[in-house]
Amino acid sequence: MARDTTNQARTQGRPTLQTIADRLKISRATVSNAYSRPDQLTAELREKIFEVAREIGYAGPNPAARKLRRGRTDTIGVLFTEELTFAFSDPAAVTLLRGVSEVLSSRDLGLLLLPSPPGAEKRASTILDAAVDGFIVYCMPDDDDRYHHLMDRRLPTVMVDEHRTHETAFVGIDDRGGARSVAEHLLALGHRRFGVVTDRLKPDNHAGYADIERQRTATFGVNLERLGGYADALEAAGIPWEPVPVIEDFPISPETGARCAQALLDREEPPTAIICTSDQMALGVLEAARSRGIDVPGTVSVAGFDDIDEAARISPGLTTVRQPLLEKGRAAGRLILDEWDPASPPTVTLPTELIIRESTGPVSI
Amino acid sequence: MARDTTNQARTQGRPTLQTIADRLKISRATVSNAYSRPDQLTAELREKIFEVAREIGYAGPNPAARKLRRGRTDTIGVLFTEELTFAFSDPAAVTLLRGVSEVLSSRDLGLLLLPSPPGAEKRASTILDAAVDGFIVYCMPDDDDRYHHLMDRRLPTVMVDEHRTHETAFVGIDDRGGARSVAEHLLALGHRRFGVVTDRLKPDNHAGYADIERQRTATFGVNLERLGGYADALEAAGIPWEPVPVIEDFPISPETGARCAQALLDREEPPTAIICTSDQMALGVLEAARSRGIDVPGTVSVAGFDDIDEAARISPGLTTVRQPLLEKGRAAGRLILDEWDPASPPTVTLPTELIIRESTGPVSI
DNA sequence: CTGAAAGCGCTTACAG
DNA sequence: CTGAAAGCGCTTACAG
Repeated sequence: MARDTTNQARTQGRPTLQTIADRLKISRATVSNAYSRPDQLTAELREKIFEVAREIGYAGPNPAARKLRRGRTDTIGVLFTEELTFAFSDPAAVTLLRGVSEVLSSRDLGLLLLPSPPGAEKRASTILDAAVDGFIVYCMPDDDDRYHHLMDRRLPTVMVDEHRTHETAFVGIDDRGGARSVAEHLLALGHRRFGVVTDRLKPDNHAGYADIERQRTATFGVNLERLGGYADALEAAGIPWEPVPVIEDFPISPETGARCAQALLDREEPPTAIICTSDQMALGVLEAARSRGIDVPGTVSVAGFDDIDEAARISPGLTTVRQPLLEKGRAAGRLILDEWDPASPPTVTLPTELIIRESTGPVSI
Repeated sequence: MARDTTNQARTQGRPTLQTIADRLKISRATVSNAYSRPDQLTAELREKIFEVAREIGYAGPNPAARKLRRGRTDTIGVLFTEELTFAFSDPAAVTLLRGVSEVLSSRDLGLLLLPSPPGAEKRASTILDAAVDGFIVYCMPDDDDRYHHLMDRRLPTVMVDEHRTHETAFVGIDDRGGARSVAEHLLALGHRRFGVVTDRLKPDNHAGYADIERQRTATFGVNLERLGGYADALEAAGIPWEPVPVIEDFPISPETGARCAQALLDREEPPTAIICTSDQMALGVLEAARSRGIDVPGTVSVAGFDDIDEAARISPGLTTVRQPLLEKGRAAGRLILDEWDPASPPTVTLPTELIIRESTGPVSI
């Protein structure tokens, strides 16, 4: 691809509105109208303009110029604080984006994916250079610097799942309640020895047990809330939370989940129930159990969170907390298109539902 | 989101480079240099400029203006001829995009997703209004009108999988060879009665058996080639291709695959081997067999194409043709960034590999 | 129905 | 090191 430093070189010889106007000896404005306001000129003239355009290879008004002049870009930026590739690898993220894209595409708006990998310098430019009319932000932890760059832009912003403040719109679910419900389900089955598998609690790339202090100071609000929900349920049942082993690792994937499961299963007193803050991790726990010949749910029960498609298809079917991923994406898409009072941005909280399948059962022994 | 018709209203009161220049009684150019060419002014002045910017809430040069002036957008458009949501629902598409995004994000380029659903009017504007430096196009059939709009733009373009011409760069795989290999595998297992499940052969929303005429005139090149590969193998083994039932349906999904399987299994002489042009469809065939209590591979063997992650995780593991989806995406990303002679655009063809798992076995009876 | 004028916000050689 | 000038390509009231 040509990457010239001057636009002269790049656009040299490219026709513009003026090229066509000159040919037909009419004004640039009329040519513009042919494309943008057909009612402003006769059909014949319009057709004549298009004919010349075809002839000289003019593909229509330059999009960048149009956006500048109009003051809007008809594009929404979707910011990921993980590698952009995450948008295409995590099934929950994928489904969320599907919902967003449904709404945007119905309004003929573009969706600009903004990578913002951990790397200080790049961070600002990703946000500051994006030609967008608004932002949808996914997975931004509470103490993230990029938040300030976003606010500097003074564009409508919808945060999804994380980083709930009074300054932006927000879409999320009842993470705490959902987590509580799955823990209560396992308690009802008689389980008393739990193990927990979670992805990032903070952006510091910690992998290993997360002590109670770390849990309490987690900056990824979703996992903070989910752990809180498990703790609520256990303590209500008289089981102290602090001794429960919580393993943290990243990235979210079955492989990571399997790694966490190995550690839990290697313990002197392995848990009879393993709860995961995501289905992707739970898939890995199932795999680890299978590879060790451990029966699920006979020996150990496994539960997840999200209800991704594969949770129903895998064998044994995964007990999990369903969250309306698609609807969450749609809600984010709708919010970014709505007008709202910047002084009190709207908040949408969607419900969760406990889905019981075959991966959980009564405690044995 | 505010959707004003005039940019005055939208940008009213927004600071620009000039606002800062006026405050400091320096020229606009110097303020611009502070952001874009730090070596052109003293560090102190630069800091003073940033200080004023912070004070008045200036987030840096307007991205749209910058793009217009520079003549490049630092954005690559990815065009889907299916609903944009497809980018986030088909696992093969998702993995491909992951590869593309890896490359683009490493170069700090944005990825603009361009929906282009079947709806004549919208088609042109999606392509003509995209402020991008190049296009990556996925799933565009051979006779698509949008192709001409793309060519009108005269931007570097990479076609993926479909629509191979001499006018654009191309990335694909050896579809025919891969298809042949899986058919040969089944023939070696003794199968003689085949059934085939495919997604779209043409964009006309046909669902049902695809006769030989339709197969031969398919405009989706990938499926054309894959069917051709199956036919090659069967005919080489002395099995006439024309009587082999080929069922076409859409969209690509396990549900669709299950629907196709029902029809094949309902036949008077059901096939002992069902080959699918995609894993997503094969997943559905497995589901349909399971729901009918038909043993796989005891009664019927099932094979797919792609080797998506789930193919290895499902039970029984799916025999399939692996294609390097991630690598394909990376190749497309690299090609769009390369400079090449427009007169002879490059072509990349990646290899496939037969992956034998548990879903295929010797023919019984 | 058509066109002259103003201006969107910026970057870049170039002169000093 | 700094600034005046030119111009990227377009849209939109407004006057005729």
